[in-house]
Amino acid sequence: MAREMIRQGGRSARIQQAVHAATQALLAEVGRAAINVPMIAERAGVTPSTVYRRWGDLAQLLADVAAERLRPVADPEDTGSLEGDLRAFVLQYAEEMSSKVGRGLMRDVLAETGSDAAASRCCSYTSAHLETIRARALGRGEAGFDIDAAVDILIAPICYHILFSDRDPTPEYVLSLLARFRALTGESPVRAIHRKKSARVA
Amino acid sequence: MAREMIRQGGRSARIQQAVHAATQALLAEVGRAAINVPMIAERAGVTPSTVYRRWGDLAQLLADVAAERLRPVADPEDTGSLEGDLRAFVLQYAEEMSSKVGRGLMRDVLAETGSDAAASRCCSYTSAHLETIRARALGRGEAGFDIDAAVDILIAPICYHILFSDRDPTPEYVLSLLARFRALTGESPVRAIHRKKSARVA
DNA sequence: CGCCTTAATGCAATTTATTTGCGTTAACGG
DNA sequence: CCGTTAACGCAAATAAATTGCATTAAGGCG
Repeated sequence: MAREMIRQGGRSARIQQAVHAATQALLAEVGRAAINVPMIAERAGVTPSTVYRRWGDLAQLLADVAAERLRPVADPEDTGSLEGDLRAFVLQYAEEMSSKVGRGLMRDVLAETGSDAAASRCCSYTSAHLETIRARALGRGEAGFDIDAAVDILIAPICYHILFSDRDPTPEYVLSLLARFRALTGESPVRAIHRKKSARVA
Repeated sequence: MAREMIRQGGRSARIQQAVHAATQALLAEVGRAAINVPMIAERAGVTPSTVYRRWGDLAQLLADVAAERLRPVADPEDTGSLEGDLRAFVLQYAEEMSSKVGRGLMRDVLAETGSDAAASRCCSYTSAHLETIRARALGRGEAGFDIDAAVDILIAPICYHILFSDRDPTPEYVLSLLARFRALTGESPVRAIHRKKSARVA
């Protein structure tokens, strides 16, 4: 009856796929600066109004596409030890994100004005990977680690330097972050003291 | 002769000031989502084409205005000790940046597509404050600290959580970051191993 | 399977934003 | 004070975004 809600199958899904594909293709061909909605719509074989109605504007479409591209395709590499897994993951993370396209994706994800959906998705991808690595370590009988601390000490600095482009996260720098994380682990780790994001008043 | 370059005085400066003021006023009145270039131009008493020619587009204008607003108006508070100065500064930083407007400014700064000018400016404001605090500490005969490490451990996590909006940087959380920073200071601090951002090839 | 409801789309008209050419104003260096 | 030209205003032209209405096709139900 009145409970139709969102449609997901058939044409709707095909169009979403076509628009995503067209956007990615154009991003690669002409670059983010020279892209616009009518261009994407034409390439995808739909009318611009369809894109505007489904995504709102270019920024939200780009954020959606970027979040999709940042979705991991595989679990982090299993090197046989927590130490190795963490190093491999963070080194790869830094390399991918500091590339031209990685930085572009990151900025598109954050530029979304309407909601934080895309940014939250990316954030949880990273956490999920770290949790996978921790679960794997625990399965081996190794000690685990604090995911939140890993995000703070390893991931956050990398993102900061990429976004504000004051420094380049070289492998040496990433290794130094790992050394710092190791130095803090085993002592009294800083616990996660914060509310989960709720209604922010001001 | 051929060395006229950019004009800075008189009308040009007045217009820049008027446009900045109009943008800030409209941001406060109608919000970032409902703003556009013609609206700003009318409020500032100039034609839209002037704004487009000087700033390029709305995103770059907003980035410029946001960077301007994020420019510190005063030195960080002098509490009498490095410990207190650092705590006061980071607590205030987290509070200002995590507010609705602070988060908006941060995103506007990062949304700038053309260059990283605005982002770099903001970044250097923070470093400058930390340097002020360090110089003050050294003047008192206290030990200094590594600015880069402070950015990595104190500032970066706060920015990360604000931008990706997965957590709220509460005062308790900020204090825990300060505790972590203290734990690392005095031991073998991680040195700044990275090149300054140069030509990135890929 | 066929019918019904309605979300999602296409199309076209309208509105709004952006770009551009050209004449005018005024900053800056003699 | 004068000349040069960057920066601006104005208005026309182009392009993008919005919107009303007709059409298509998901998904639920008998």
